[in-house]
Amino acid sequence: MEPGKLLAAKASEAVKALYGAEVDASLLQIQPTRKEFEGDYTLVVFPLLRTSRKGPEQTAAEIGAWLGENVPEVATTNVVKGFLNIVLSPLYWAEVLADIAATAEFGQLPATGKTVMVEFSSPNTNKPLHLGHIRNNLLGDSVSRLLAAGGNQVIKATLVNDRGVHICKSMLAWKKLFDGKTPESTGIKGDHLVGDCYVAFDKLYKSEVQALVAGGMSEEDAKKEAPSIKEAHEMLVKWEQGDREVRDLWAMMNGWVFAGFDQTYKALGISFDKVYYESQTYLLGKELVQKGLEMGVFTTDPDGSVWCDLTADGLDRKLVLRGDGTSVYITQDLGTAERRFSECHLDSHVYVVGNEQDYHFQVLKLILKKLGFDWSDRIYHLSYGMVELPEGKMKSREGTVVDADDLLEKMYVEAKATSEESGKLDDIPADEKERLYRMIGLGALKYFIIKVDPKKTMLFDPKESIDFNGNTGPFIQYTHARIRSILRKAEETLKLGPEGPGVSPSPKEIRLIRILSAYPGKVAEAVAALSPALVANYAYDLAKEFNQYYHDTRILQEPDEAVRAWRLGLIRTVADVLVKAMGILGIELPDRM
RNA sequence: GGCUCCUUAGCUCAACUGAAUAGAGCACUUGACUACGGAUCAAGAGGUUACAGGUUUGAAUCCUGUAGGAGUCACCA
Repeated sequence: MEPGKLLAAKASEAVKALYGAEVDASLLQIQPTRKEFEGDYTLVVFPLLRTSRKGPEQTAAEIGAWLGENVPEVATTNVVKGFLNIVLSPLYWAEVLADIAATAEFGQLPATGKTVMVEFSSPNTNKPLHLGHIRNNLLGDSVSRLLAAGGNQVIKATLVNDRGVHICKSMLAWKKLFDGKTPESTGIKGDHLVGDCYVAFDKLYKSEVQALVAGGMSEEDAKKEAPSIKEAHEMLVKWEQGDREVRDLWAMMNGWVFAGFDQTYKALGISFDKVYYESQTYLLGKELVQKGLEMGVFTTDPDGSVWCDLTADGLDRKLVLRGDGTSVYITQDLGTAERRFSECHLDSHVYVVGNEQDYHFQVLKLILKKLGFDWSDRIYHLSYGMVELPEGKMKSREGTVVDADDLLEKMYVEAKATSEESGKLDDIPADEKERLYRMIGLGALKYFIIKVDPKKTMLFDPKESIDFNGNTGPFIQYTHARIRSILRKAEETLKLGPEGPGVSPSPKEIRLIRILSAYPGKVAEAVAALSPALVANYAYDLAKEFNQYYHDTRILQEPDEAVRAWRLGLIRTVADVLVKAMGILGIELPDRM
């Protein structure tokens, strides 16, 4: 058991024995002792004063005395104001470490028997992935790993937005302006080529609108009457009718985009268990509209459009079906949610979607609830903040986006340069070096993104490269490589002993073990908050603590063989836990760098 | 305008369910054993937690108001 949890339980017993009352677990606040005081953990006694009916100092002293007498793990205690500092015996700490080292699945929480779907990425086939998508992808991927560590069965899903007028715009531009160009003929990555088509359309469209306005038309009319937009709409109608030529063109261009996306996903180390396409799901949800009408949840307007009145819930009236019988965005989302819960037997569903859709998900959950689905409150919108540039929001049209592929390449180049400068990898094969450069560059990028609380808007300055020093991915990777290096040398010179008893850990070692022991609790906390950032910050704390310990403790040079073996066991455990924690973030740790 | 979210060191970010003197990194200044890996470590400087009230033994955290910022309020997705 984690020492902190043990103490909370014992403190509860102490209160009962001393004051004859059961207290709520939330009142027993055990926290790591701050550096400036003596102790491993601290009990805050203020919340217990109501029960003890005594002053803080006295209450703390009494509980401390009781713990000292009745809990063998407790060595000494001291009281500072209303805080009871508790020192656990070093031998107990050695046992805690031995337990951790012996638990292969340390940090893997017990199975919940629950199946969770995580939908993320959900790209638009008109736009190459940019930094905003990277945050989405990395969050989705790490939350999936986190939920799995939390004991859940996880299904990673994505919904590709592959239909609609916007797609027709790209298709039209390609037909008119691109002269049969293909990714092969131009050497341009498929998703980028199609993205170029979309931009070209926008340019053409704007010039047409401008010309019409110059000819005396109002801007509003011009936007509807521009020939290219009318043509795009005609194309959409043909697409819906299954027109052979349009469908072929659509399939070809989508193929280019998917090939491009696959490449980027692979570079990011991301995969999906299920890929849904809007072109196959966009008709879903219509039968739910019918059901809602029968239930009286929805109403029909004179023009035939169907609405859900949410004004009583403090929201607006929401359209769920157009007058012409076609779906809107939310219709489809209602339908897909229902299908996924029934087909995949989901217990819950996490949607990783930007916070600009907070309202949408509020409405979605509410309507599902009104339709009588009890799982509606097991839908979680993991709402994350935008990635902003120093000049503000990224805008595709203004060319202020940070392209995902460019950024990945830049990180690789940077990692390579730093690595070559250090010269540590000079003697290993070229392909292995390449793999490490990718690993480090990607580690820097992933950590940079994931360490920030998901719901906060974050800032990225393209002019400043992502750091490799300080609170960064490479710092943690470096720490790991350093430990492995010591372990390699140890294996050459002496055999690793088991974590034997009889070694009494130093205060610095106890701090390290304390952090190690907190790992499962940290995972649980992160799962509850759907926040991989907590795991990232944990890994940094552990790595930092190790580096401090390492700096003034001899390991290989320790003369006492038992102590040396024990320390090697300690640092190996640190390395192992770093691998687990960073694994949740999707970051690999190299043995050398 | 209504609703939602945000504002912590020069900059980027932490701070569990309210708890001790609000912590890291970057940048800046100064230093580190003839290195078990210097992508490291140590020290210094840097704060009225946007502002004003309130609740509490105790507030960055909870409540009210103000200022500033973002998002949203589509028969777009």
